Amino acid sequence: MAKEKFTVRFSKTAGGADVTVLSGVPYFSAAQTFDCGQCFRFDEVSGGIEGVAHGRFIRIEEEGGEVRLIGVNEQDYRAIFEEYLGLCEDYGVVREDIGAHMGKYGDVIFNAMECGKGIRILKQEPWEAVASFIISQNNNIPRIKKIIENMSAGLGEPFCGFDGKTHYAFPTAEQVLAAGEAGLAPFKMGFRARYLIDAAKKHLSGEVDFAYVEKASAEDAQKALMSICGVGPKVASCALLFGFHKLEFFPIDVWIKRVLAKYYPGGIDIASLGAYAGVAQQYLFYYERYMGGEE
DNA sequence: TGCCAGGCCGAAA
DNA sequence: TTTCGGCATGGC
Repeated sequence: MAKEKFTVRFSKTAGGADVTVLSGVPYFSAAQTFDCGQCFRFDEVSGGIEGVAHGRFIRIEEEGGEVRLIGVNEQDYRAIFEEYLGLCEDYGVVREDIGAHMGKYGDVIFNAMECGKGIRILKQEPWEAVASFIISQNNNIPRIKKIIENMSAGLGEPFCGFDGKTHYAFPTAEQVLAAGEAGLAPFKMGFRARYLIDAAKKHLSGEVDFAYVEKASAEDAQKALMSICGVGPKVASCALLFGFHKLEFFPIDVWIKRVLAKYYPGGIDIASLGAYAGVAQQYLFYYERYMGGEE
């Protein structure tokens, strides 16, 4: 896919922190991207968004067409965050493709695309995505975030952020396995602890090989993840969409069921929504959850 | 207080 | 094969 045209420069803050500055990125809003339920480790703070990804603490500020990635140097931007933030896709092309596949079902998708036009699908670390969405099941977003923060602080590797404070990486599968069910108990994830441990075991033993999942067909990848106890179609779809960047997955949760019933009472053929069905799903999720689907 | 949450498991039908 | 109760916990 051809790259979008935007400029990137690297600098330092007055305090000496690394900054990557992006100018003129089309279809990108950090606020929307991190507030559409795909990632649980970022929070809105005064003047921006902060959180941990790939063992780095970063802050994102947006002003006047510029996006400032504070705590991100050139090497990390090129190796990690360009891909992480979904900046390797041309969203003009993505949106055109979605319109071509879904427009026949009415204007809803165009309204949703306009409403959430700054959303990008992140590429999170596969293990973190699998673990996070296991924890997400039958749970609400504020509590999912709390569990993950507590677990990271309790089990994850501590490191010093650009702000001089201690932050914690997402716990590795080894750390989760070492903790065991008893070690996970303080984080109050309930029945999901057993599932998380099964995921850690199968990931570490290679029984569920993430390198294989990465390359496998959609069907085979989903089947592989679903061999983990506690991973069903929805959790697998989310992990594949947000952690393996398989953009064709269209996770169906209670919100999307609501959207489908409300706007597509005649039904739609989900299998034929194209290579970016998952992006469309996020537009619809955001539209319904945060805007109540208002016109 | 009761309902619900980015569901899935396991047993019953 | 499909249906459905149960599940840990706490946000709202």
